[in-house]
Amino acid sequence: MTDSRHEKPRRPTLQDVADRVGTSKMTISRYLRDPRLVAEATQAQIAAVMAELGYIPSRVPDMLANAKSRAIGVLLPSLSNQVFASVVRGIERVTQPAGYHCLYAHYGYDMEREERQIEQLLSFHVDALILSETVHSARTLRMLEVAAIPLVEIMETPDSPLDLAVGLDHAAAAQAMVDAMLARGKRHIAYLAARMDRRTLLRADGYRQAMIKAGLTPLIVQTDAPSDFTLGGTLLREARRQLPQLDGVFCTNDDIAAGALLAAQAAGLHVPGELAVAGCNALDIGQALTPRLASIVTPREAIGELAARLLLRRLAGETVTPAVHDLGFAIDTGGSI
Amino acid sequence: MTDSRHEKPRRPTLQDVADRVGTSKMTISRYLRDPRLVAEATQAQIAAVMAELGYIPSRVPDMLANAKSRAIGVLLPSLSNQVFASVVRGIERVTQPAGYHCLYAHYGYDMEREERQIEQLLSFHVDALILSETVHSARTLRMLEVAAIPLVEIMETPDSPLDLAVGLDHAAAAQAMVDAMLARGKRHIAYLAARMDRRTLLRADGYRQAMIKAGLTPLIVQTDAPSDFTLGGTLLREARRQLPQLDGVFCTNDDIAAGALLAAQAAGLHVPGELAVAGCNALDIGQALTPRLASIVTPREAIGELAARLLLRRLAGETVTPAVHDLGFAIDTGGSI
DNA sequence: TTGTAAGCGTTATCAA
DNA sequence: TTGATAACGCTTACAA
Repeated sequence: MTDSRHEKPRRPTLQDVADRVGTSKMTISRYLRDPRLVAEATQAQIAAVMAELGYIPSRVPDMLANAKSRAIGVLLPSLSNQVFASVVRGIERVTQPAGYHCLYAHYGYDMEREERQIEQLLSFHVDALILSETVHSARTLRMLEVAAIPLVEIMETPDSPLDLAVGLDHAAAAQAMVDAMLARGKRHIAYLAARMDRRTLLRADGYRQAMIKAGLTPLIVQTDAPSDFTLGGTLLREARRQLPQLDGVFCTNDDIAAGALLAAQAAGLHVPGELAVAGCNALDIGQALTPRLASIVTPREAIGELAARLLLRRLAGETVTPAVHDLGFAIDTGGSI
Repeated sequence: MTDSRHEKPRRPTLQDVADRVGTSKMTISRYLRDPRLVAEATQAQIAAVMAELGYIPSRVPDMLANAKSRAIGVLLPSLSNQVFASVVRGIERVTQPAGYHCLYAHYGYDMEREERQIEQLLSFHVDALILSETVHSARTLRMLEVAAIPLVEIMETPDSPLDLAVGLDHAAAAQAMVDAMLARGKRHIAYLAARMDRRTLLRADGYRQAMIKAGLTPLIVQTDAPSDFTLGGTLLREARRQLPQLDGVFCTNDDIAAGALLAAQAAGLHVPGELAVAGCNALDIGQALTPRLASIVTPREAIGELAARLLLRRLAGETVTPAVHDLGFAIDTGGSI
């Protein structure tokens, strides 16, 4: 960095550019919107001064004047979740070409933290919000009502969405996977759960229904700890302790499932012969395992893309129906069940 | 009362609150800063009206008036990288209690995308920036110079930082790991690289030096594709094709390493007997493998924490020295080398 | 083609 | 303890 820090470090404004060009800031403003709006002779001068000063536009005045930021707030449960990396890819495929900037916030599956993050994003006057939950605090609901901006709740298919929703039926997906395991003759299947967020609970419902429908007793082994690979091994050991004849585990996600599969193999169990293992989300790790991990294939990128598309239509003033979109799922039986 | 006859619902401002309380907006502003600054009788009234209207503060006017947002921009190479999840944890441990909000942007290890994202964050008037690269485009450098805000470049230890830097010596870390593999008698070690970002290249340097120092010929198997687990298997197969007597792979990260280890075992190779495998970052996946994955332990959370701490000191007007902090690394030999 | 004035929501400053 | 005023940077509406 150079001497520019000697004087009061104020970044250049339109007025600064105008002063050097010897015109008014309106001319510069026009030039920025469309260079052809100003005289040709002036265009070159403005361009030169802009480059010289390194002018950076500010969207703050526009936020103030029009309560518009051309930014979309995106709430993610966690920044390290592969699942949401795909969702974000889908979102940006739509928002970027439309000239919208995404502001990301994460809340660690915590409702109060979600509330604070939403407040922050609203204080930046985001034009719309994408939420990764369907349950919110009372104060969050109030803020969203007052802000009156378009919203999409993603991942699930709530009965009464705040505004719009794009997701899939996690209970049905879980049930389908457990059914597939049962169809292969497994009888003593446990559900390995972590973090106990809402979608983990929805999958627990699906698991429970499938087991009960088959006349079997559900066994849920759970922890509040966040998911990781080693936790899969820990939960598997606990499940075997509680149910020695265990012959299958349906896991709330692929990290837990991969950890369980690796731990089972390390303990000398044959997968799927002695133990079937299934996960959720069909992440890459499942493809690197031998046998390949059975998993629920979720349309994450499509969810992000549709959510963003619906939001842009709402921002353009369109009425969007239906409010809730179910993008479905598929079952990849891999080689582990 | 606000005249709401001809305007569509607008979110309440301080003036709206003031009108209902029957006072001026300055009183409300004071109440928000510290309730004791207003008469006790008024406090209760204000609280009631605030709750009724669901007032949401706006930081936009303050951004405009003081060019201060109390927000710190954080540039992440990718949103799905576990490594940066730890870094972010370290950052927020410091920024949250200090009342700063973090705005995250990601650029997929792409310099031009970094440029656009920095421009966006600057247009929101972030008070400081955390960058995850040490090499930037000319226009980025210009914008950062003009913005004249505190900066930290994290992860590496650049010779001439833009402002501040907190990281570690990736070449030295790679060299140490390869030395450990050589010390265990391995001679035909390849480096498996992906995405070819700067830190991958720095580790390649360290690998190359260790091999040459040992009088051995380096073999780098690389791809521009982003890392994932299956890619580790692909790169391993290519390395064995090029070097049939291969007896070790040092991988640019743990995803590649885990994939290579799993593929080796699937091919019937004994790890580490027939093939040593080492990664970088000591992520949880390595602990779930059998044998446990050898890896470079990087102080990610500490990097984030120190970066944020230095930034806050700069924002408080302090002069911070030294400019560059090397937080070191450790070698976990696990059971795979 | 270019310029002027007003206004967006908040806080610092000064006045009462 | 409270209020009036100005200022921040830009765009819209209107004027020249």
